[in-house]
Amino acid sequence: MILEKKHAFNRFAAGKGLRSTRQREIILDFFLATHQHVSVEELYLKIKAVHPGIGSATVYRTLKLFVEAGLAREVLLHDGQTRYEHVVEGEHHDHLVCTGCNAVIEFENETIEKLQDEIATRHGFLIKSHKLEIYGLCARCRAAAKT
Amino acid sequence: MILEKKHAFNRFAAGKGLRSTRQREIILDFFLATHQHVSVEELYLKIKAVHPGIGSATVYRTLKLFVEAGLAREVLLHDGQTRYEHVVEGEHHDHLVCTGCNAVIEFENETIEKLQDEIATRHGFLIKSHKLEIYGLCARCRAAAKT
DNA sequence: ATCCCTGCAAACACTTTGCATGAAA
DNA sequence: TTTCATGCAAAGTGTTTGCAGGGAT
Repeated sequence: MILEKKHAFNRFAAGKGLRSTRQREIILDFFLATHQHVSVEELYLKIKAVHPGIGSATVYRTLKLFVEAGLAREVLLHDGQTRYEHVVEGEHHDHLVCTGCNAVIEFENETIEKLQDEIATRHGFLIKSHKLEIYGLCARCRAAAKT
Repeated sequence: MILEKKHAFNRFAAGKGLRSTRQREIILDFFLATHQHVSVEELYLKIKAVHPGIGSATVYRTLKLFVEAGLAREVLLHDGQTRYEHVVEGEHHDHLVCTGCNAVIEFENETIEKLQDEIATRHGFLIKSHKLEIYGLCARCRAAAKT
């Protein structure tokens, strides 16, 4: 699956006449090695630890390419940073965001997706993407709040 | 309904020991006179046209108070600005956001809300708020894109 | 008389951009 | 050898904060 993504990116890059550079390879590797909602800063720091030469602007620029290439998706959770997550084809999940501890729980619900399609159809709207975020307190923070 | 909101804010202000100032009255008036997703900047400019003395920091600060007071809700549509909309009690709607012309269509769907409750319960999660945004092309932009 | 609120400007955090250099084609 | 990508620093955003003066209680 990782290889697949690399190929996907190479195809995309070739199609757009983009060059294959060491930095892009590195950033892709590190991105693929992450889980859940990395912010640019986080990814940048991880990479810099191993490859000190890299610039944060490059990480910003490259993550946008990944989005264009369909490998990554922007996720904006109320924390003032742009985060990215992996795109897994045919799968979409949404987020429960705990405002107590900032934990993020992912969930999937097909019925909700279908209802969205219906709503869109009713408005003549063509869906490209969507984002459902539920904010509140996770089980642990609820328990902690009670004491 | 507008008066109701003013009273709601006064009650909130009194409860928190906040002062009633000319600026807060003005900002509340202008906010109540707007429709749909004003950004702080937009509101600030409208106010400034009539009350040049006002500072944008005050508008920022005051809108946050409105959120605390339950009169307003933050809406973040991918455009890099914080926007606010009115809270109408017991009513919640979500948004179809057109990436072509930036139009925002509101919709309500009770079934989706219920499904969210179920999901939350399943995870022991206590919902405080949620946000569902569907991005894509509105009917008009779809038609335009075809030509 | 207190202490909150305001306006201004400076500070902020995150992100984007301009430019000279270096690397890929 | 042309052209794209990079790193750096500077410039941008939108938003927040510190502070001295003004206003509400």
